[in-house]
Amino acid sequence: MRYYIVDDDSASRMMLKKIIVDGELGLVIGEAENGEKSIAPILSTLPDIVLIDFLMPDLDGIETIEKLKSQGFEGQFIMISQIVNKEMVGEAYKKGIEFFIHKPINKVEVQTILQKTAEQYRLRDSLLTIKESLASFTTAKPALKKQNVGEIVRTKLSDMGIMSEVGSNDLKEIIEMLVYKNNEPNTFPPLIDIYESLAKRQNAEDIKKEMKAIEQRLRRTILAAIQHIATIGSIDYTSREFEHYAPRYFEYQEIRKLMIEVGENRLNSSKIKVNIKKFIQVLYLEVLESYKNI
Amino acid sequence: MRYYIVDDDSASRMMLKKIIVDGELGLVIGEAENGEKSIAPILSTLPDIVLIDFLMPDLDGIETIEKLKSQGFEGQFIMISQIVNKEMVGEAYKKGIEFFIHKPINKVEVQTILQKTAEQYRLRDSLLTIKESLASFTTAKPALKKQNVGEIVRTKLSDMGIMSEVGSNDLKEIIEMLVYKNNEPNTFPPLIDIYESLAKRQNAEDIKKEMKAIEQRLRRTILAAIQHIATIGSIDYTSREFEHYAPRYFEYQEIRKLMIEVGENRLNSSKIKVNIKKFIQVLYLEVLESYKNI
DNA sequence: AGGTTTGTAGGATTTAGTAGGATTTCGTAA
DNA sequence: TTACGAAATCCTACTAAATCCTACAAACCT
Repeated sequence: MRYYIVDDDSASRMMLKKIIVDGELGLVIGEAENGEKSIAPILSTLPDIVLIDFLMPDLDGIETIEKLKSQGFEGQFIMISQIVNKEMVGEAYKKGIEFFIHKPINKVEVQTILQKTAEQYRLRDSLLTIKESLASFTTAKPALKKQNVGEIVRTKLSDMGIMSEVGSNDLKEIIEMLVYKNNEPNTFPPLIDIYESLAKRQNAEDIKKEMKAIEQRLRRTILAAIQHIATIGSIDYTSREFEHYAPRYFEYQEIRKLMIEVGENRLNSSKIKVNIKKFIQVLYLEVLESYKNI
Repeated sequence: MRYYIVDDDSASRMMLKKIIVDGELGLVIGEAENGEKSIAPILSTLPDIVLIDFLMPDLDGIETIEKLKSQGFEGQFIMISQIVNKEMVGEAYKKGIEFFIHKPINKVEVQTILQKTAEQYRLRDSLLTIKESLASFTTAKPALKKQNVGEIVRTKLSDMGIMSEVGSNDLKEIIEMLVYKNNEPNTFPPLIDIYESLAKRQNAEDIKKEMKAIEQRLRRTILAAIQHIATIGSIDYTSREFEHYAPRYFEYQEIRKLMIEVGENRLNSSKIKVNIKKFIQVLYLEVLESYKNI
């Protein structure tokens, strides 16, 4: 389970985190000190469960939940607060929270409730999977496991052996931005615009410098992918990865050139052309395709 | 659902009853004003869910639950009380109650929680049925066992044939540290920082020396992994281990170089590049992926 | 003792960011 | 169709920091 904590009291956040880690209940993938600051990261990381305080400056718990739901967030909420007014507890339940825990925090209580919520989540998920595979059994269409955009991208990058390259995270974020924000899937914005919005999203101080850095990271990452795919091809050009990625993502001449060089054991001799645009565009289209089919 | 209510306050009993009837949540099959008087009827009518007050004369809520469980009653308990002392809430959860609801009673809250409990009950039941019907034709059941981070790492390291290397323990500890402490899963700290925190964690006397030692242990361990995977590959490059680990964890060119050498039976001739960073980063991301599904 | 593994130390190489420039692309006009 | 120019895209080169490597010493087996 992946948790996100929203609470203006840092001591509470610490305690909750400790309870989750100690109880091996899952991962805390982020935290924020008020509703306003939590919106963007929650929408981009999509935690399974959000632990949220009721009383917070700027945006209170209920408003935050409303906002997240209106943006399509489907995770579960557990509210943790010291409210005594029972009307508000009722309100919170009406908004669809899973449970309301009263402060002060009690370790056993929180652990039990989180375990229960997680169990419920898994139970529902299992039943859903069964239901879907039964449905696809009748329509003869293979059932796909649901994934978010980040996961789809990561799978592909991992196939290309560049999961750990610095630029991989840039690629992931770029595709996320494109999938979530690009209204017309048939158009593709210029790379400069993409670099610029990514730089802004990363809160870079000097946007221009960051754009340059992004470009170089991407170039080097994609170059690594080319070399990797070419090496795969020189061992076994019938492999799934080679057949899929080599012709789609890269300039085929470049791959061929590299394969010949690899075969003759002379490395990094000639220069290779890196087509960043083609790579990102293909990646985007493929991700979009499999995302839509979910 | 069949409910039984135990509460010394008749007004509370009335309200709960009304909530259950109004919300069409099920049937109230009996009630009692204290623990003592409830034991016999509960054991004879076996309700699915018992709503029980904490503070009651004669026999309090927790004692009643203990007594019923010791007599073999397997229904679920929901405690409803106006207790403020959080220790007692913890105690109640330890005794195995499903939920603790704070008085005064709020209609929406009680309804939501009863619905949830009922849903959980039905979900478990459905899954149990499915599992049993599946068991009739699957002999060996895979038993999706809950794993902790250490176990996931160990599985992968043993796939790569380096379980007994000295550096394996370092690897395990590094991944544990990263999974539990890294707040932003998208970023990856520099290796130097990782070495440093690991050295500190191991209470080394001379941190700098220990960092150097860690680095060498890791290098040698990963080199062993490369050689192991290359050997597998030179025998059968379609094997599961080779296909998975070779392209993701290592520089594929290096694997290729080694495979050719192994094939020609000339050993340890050329030097192999060891990419520690890539290895750890991929290991971390993969562990994270499988851990969050817990 | 003889061989193997582990630790130590310093140096070599690679990588990521930065900046400027070269090349390619694409619409438009000749 | 060809030529042109601006914009977009791609490439090279440099530096500091991170990462990787070699080689020898020490410790640990048998």
